[in-house]
Amino acid sequence: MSAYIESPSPTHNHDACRTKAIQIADRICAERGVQLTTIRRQVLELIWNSHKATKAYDLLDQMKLVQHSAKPATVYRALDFLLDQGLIHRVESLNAFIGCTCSEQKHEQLLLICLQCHEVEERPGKRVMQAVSKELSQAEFTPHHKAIEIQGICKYCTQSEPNAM
Amino acid sequence: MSAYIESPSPTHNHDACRTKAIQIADRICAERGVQLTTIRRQVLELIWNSHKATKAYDLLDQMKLVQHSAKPATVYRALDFLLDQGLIHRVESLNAFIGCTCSEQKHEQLLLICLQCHEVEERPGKRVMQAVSKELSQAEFTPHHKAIEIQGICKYCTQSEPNAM
DNA sequence: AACTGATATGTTATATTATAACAAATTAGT
DNA sequence: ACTAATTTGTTATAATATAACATATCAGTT
Repeated sequence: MSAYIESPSPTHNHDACRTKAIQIADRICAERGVQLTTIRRQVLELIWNSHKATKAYDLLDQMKLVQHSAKPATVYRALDFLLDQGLIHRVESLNAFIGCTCSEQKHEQLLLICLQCHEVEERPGKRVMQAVSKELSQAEFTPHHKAIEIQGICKYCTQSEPNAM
Repeated sequence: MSAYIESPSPTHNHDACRTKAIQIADRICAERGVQLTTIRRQVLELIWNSHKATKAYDLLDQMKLVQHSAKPATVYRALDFLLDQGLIHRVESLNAFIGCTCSEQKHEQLLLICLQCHEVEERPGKRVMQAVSKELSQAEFTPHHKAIEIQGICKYCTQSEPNAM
């Protein structure tokens, strides 16, 4: 059973993609005995509406449509939960959030952030992580959290604008 | 002439370190024909007061002591200039800023952020960068900016708390 | 030295992102 | 049903960052 969600592409079946992500989240939370409550699930679903990173206050605006009482804390608490469970990533360089495509693995990922379409691709980057580990050993540095974020232009945007400028 | 500033350590001569950084900045700005004005210089000096990442509003508070008229824009504009010139780095995961130890090279660096002493070490991490480049080629992704930030415990803090807990 | 265009700064206001603190409601386990 | 833990509601405010426009300063030219 593959629980790995494929990378975003203009042609992928995103309905299936999102559905799968939520199903995985349901199972993970059940296994761990933590509660994927209605609010938390709604926030996760909103995040999974696209592969673009979503801002907390955009989530809040959308939450308010279905839940009039939603406040910043409503969203931030849900985000904290989802981050704790590894179901989403925080994109540090954007102050925004994306669904995690590999919630089950212990994962340290590269995030490729397209400046044009704003989609974020998550990649395991095994070789990169090995090199990082080696570098950290040399530095005698004990890592707790790694954020590797590359901003640029993704392959689809490059292809669709071959003569840009 | 070595323009590379060594990594922070509890024992390094930081007065010399800061002085050198400012001298390099002076020279770089002169060479490029850009103005390291009083305000910009003051902000750079404040940032170089330590190897810890400094928050914009902490800089503002310190600026106000010597320049009563200082406002957020005062600081943010100076920061923008310093970032543009590569004289400082923004630490995305902290919303804070550190002096760049290698302003002259075209540089993509790893930032090692100690959660205990809050010092930030900048490392070239050549192997890591090679691996990243390879990964990006595979992904057909054209990079514009790379942020590689590792939070954890630095070697000095590890040494000074061998029996922590 | 005055002129001029570009650059830098002053100033006010506001947008954006995030957390603290405490009360009320809900849930899970007994 | 009882109780402790968890989750949510609510108000307030902290922390980070930018927009917009007026004024001042600087660099190069007359």
